[in-house]
Amino acid sequence: MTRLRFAPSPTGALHIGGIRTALYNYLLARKTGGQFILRIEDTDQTRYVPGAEDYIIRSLAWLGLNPDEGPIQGGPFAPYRQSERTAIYHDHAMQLVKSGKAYIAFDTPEELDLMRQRLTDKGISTPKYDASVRDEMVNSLTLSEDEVNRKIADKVPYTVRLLVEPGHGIIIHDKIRGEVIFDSTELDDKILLKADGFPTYHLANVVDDHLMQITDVIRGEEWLPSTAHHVLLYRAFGWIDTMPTFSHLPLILKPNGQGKLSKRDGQKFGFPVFPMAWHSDHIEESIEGFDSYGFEPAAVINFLAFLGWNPGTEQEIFSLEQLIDVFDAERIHKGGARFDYDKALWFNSQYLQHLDYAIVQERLIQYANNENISISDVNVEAVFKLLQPRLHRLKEFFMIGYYFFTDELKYDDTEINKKWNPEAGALLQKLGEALGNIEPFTAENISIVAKELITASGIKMGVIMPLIRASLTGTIQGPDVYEIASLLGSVKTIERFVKMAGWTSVG
RNA sequence: GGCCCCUUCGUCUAUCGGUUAGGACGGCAGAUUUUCAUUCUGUAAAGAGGGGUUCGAUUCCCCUAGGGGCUGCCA
Repeated sequence: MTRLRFAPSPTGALHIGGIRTALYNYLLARKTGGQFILRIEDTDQTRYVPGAEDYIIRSLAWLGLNPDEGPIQGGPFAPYRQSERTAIYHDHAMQLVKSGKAYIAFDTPEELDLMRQRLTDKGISTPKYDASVRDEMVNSLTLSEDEVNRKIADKVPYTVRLLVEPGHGIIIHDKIRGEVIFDSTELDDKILLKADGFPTYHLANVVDDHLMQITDVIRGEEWLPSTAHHVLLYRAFGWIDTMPTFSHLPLILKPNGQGKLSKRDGQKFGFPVFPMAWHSDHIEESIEGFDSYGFEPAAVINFLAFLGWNPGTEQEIFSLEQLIDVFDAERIHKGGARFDYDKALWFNSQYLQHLDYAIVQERLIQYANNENISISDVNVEAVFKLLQPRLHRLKEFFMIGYYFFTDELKYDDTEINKKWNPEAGALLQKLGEALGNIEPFTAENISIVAKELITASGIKMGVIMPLIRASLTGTIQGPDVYEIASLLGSVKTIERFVKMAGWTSVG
């Protein structure tokens, strides 16, 4: 039985790198018939952001990545919020102290800075709290037992540090990267328990993964260096036999390849980096998301799945269900992948092309309400079907097709002036009059009448057609003019023709 | 700086020693469309460099270069 977890930290909106990690964990769990667990790693009080946990949960739900166990649904290994498990970490840390695998340290942050400075001055490029300095510091290795106990009794803040033995290699068998070897001499005595009583990620994640019987850890590449410490921890606890497998995912990079994609890049490059929009009082600017950009969750999933993975076939469009079927962790790529917004848009348009109106209806109504657009006397479904092939994001619907929902057209003066002349105006007038007799007012019928009149007038198609279109939409581009006219209805169509017939150059 | 990871068209990638190095996005050209979008067709575009191993390297090894990650009482 496989058990995989997604373990985000509620320090703000989760970005798509995190979502992809969640997705791969979800996919592998579902594929192997195992469990997908959500665990909230809220062990840093200073970075805690209210609402972030809720945001994470809502985002996963929006994307369809529903956990089997987690803070909301509970489960056999509850609680799933690390801040509610501090006693467990404390006990485990102390267990390590007792067995000599860890020790208590009283050094203050200031003293640590001094130590680092001292080492730097000595020409040591990587100053760290390790075997070379630990016996010069204030800890349970250098203090007598009585002194240690007295300090603890006096409530002197202390941390618990992992005692790393130098001089041996630590081999990590990463499922994506193969063997990665670290020299324990390069490793510092990592803090396990912080002075505030909370565990560090290293302790909490190892203890919880063990206790929650996690079988496979899939996480970002930024965790690769500290995995050596995690292996040491599994050894220290005597859990090495049941240690989970590790897969370190390539990072999602900025479009220019300069570093990993960060939360600020959305604003910087003009695309969403978060699944959902979110406004928090604690964050100055409101955050846009793939949802508020008008993306389909299925498209976001599909796009993200292909950032660093591919099925080895030429098919690129996959539903979540299909992804579960074809996903294979062995095919995860090693190199970082740049975020490609054009590709994201393409995925989205692929999904948009095949959506039924019934599925988008509610959201369109929502958009209309948000923007105070009245849709009551418009056949939105017909408009949607007409506009659907030209949509890259659902949100564009009311921009592209605005002329169906208002009579105040934004005329493209420059283009209209280029084409308009009195003869064309007269033809428009005539067209308007003729259209009144068409019954039913279908695109086909309109087209027959219009073509006849145009041909008879001798005015070139290339002149009159742009004007007909502009009279209906204000612009010279868009779907079939006769379809537009038909949907607009004869009254509005005639009105707009007549208005254009009397066009007076503005420019 | 140290440690670790990575490196195929502009971008995402296929290739598990022998291929005309394939596909997709984007680009360009053409067809369709009275326009634009869609769709279709075509086209340009890649193995960082240098050593090995091998009959034969994009593929395996080493070096260099470049990029990235980590280097906190953050995750």
